[in-house]
Amino acid sequence: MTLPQAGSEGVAARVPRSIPEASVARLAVYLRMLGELAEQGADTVSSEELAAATGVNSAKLRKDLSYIGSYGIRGVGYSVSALVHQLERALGLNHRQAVALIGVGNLGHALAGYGGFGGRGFPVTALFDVDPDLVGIHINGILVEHVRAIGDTCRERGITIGMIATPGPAAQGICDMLVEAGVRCILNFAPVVLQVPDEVEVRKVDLAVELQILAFHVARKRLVAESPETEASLAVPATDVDVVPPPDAQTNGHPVNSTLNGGMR
Amino acid sequence: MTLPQAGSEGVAARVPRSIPEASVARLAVYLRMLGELAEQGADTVSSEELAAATGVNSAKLRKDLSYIGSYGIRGVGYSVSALVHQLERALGLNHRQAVALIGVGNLGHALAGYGGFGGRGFPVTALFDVDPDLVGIHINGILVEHVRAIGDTCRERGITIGMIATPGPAAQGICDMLVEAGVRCILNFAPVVLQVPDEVEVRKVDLAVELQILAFHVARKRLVAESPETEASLAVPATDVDVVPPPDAQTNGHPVNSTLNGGMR
DNA sequence: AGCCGCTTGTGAAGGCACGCACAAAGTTGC
DNA sequence: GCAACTTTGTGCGTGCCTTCACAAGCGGCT
Repeated sequence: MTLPQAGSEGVAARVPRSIPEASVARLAVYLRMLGELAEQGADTVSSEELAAATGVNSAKLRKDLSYIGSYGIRGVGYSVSALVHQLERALGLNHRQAVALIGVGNLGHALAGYGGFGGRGFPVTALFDVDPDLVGIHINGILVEHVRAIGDTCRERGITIGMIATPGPAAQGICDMLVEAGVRCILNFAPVVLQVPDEVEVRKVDLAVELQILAFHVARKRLVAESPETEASLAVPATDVDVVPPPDAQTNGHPVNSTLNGGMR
Repeated sequence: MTLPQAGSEGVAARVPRSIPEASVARLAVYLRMLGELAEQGADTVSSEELAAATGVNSAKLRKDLSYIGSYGIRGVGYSVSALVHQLERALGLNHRQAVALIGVGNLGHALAGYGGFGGRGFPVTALFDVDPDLVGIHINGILVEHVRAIGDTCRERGITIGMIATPGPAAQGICDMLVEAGVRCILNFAPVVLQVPDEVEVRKVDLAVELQILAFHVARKRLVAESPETEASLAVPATDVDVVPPPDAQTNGHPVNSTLNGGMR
């Protein structure tokens, strides 16, 4: 998912034609699949094949690729190696991106040890935490420093991306430090919405939200399964179990909304 | 497309109307923020306040909330407790969702220990792995079972959501087992695109992709910073560092694309 | 009681993304 | 060298999502 949210606006005037955000996300997926294909010795691949392997429409795939230029050969397909190279260039992977990870607790520790990053051009180069028990230890050969060193270390090592895996309440403060240190792209795992200047890009990964979205679908499927064919009703699971008791009507005696149930005309 | 509204009025809360996927994702965010507000003792909250706190447009927020019914009070705002309750109902959180986690390696172990799940109504109820060193141990009081037990255990414990945190190559097989066991919603952390029947819902969380998207923005920002106001050219970062050497021009000497830059404009 | 100010709910418009379908361009076979 | 076939690149229609802007509704003040 993927909420564009804060700060992605405002520069609109200066960004006349860029690659659509949705396409960028897919380009990364294509790139990985191409890597696998290359390992398997594939020389070329058609949009149809690549689309099937990545689960998208082939026309969409071609349009995505067209944003980075025309590197296909009509009648044949795409050269795997050439396409890999162009994708890496377009995604900025030809520059090494040093990553800092703040918060080496439960999730952070796993992220620090996650092989999927370094292997794909994102070496985690710095680790930070506040916990005295963690500061000073090494994880995967990297020293955990105290967060107060964020500014100096990030500047020193040319950190371009920060990953925040702290508890929610600490996240904004850490974020401010990163921004202060010149980091302009942040991946936020903490369950808060970070406030940042316009020029800073924040992406949020919220595991609890992902589960809640799934829960919504579980409920929806349950309804569809139970209710006999009310095809219009894959909406709000107004479950029988729940008779909508005013949570605590005492809070304020306001009528639960007299206009029966929400002014749907 | 505007609300046909089948006649289910009179009774409380029956809103037959599908909620846009994008809205569902935001509803979950609103819900968390409302939880915090409730803790802080807030009685009511206006769309403007809640929108600011969650980083969205207030009109969008109101429209999102309108999908689950009209529970606001004009001139005042929304009752925090009432809204929390309605959101929980709409998201299906009034039913307990048992979660199974497959793959207790690096990332999986962290997910198993992540407090953010159980605390939000998603108790991780079953753990699976293939590694003999892991099968049999307990994590957070939960026994790690062998994946071959997936079918029986999931049915037995009424698992509704599966989280796959295995290495890529193993994911599809695990996925098939889950589907076979009746699980209809899957959160996939493995870097592969899962093939599932239509009735199964899969959400993918791909950390490497998230970083690559950020890397793209890093490159874009770098361009903007370096190039002095070249309005049209921040589409594809054709960086100087990279002179686009045909990775292996031998494949075919096809022209690298004369139409500069993908026929934009 | 009646008016005023505040906030919701939503119609309508604009923008973006998706997917179809086809022309262009390249390859293969004869 | 030509025809048939394959696959790319993209113009265009469609539908969803976002945003604006405002009427309707509600509480408070006089």
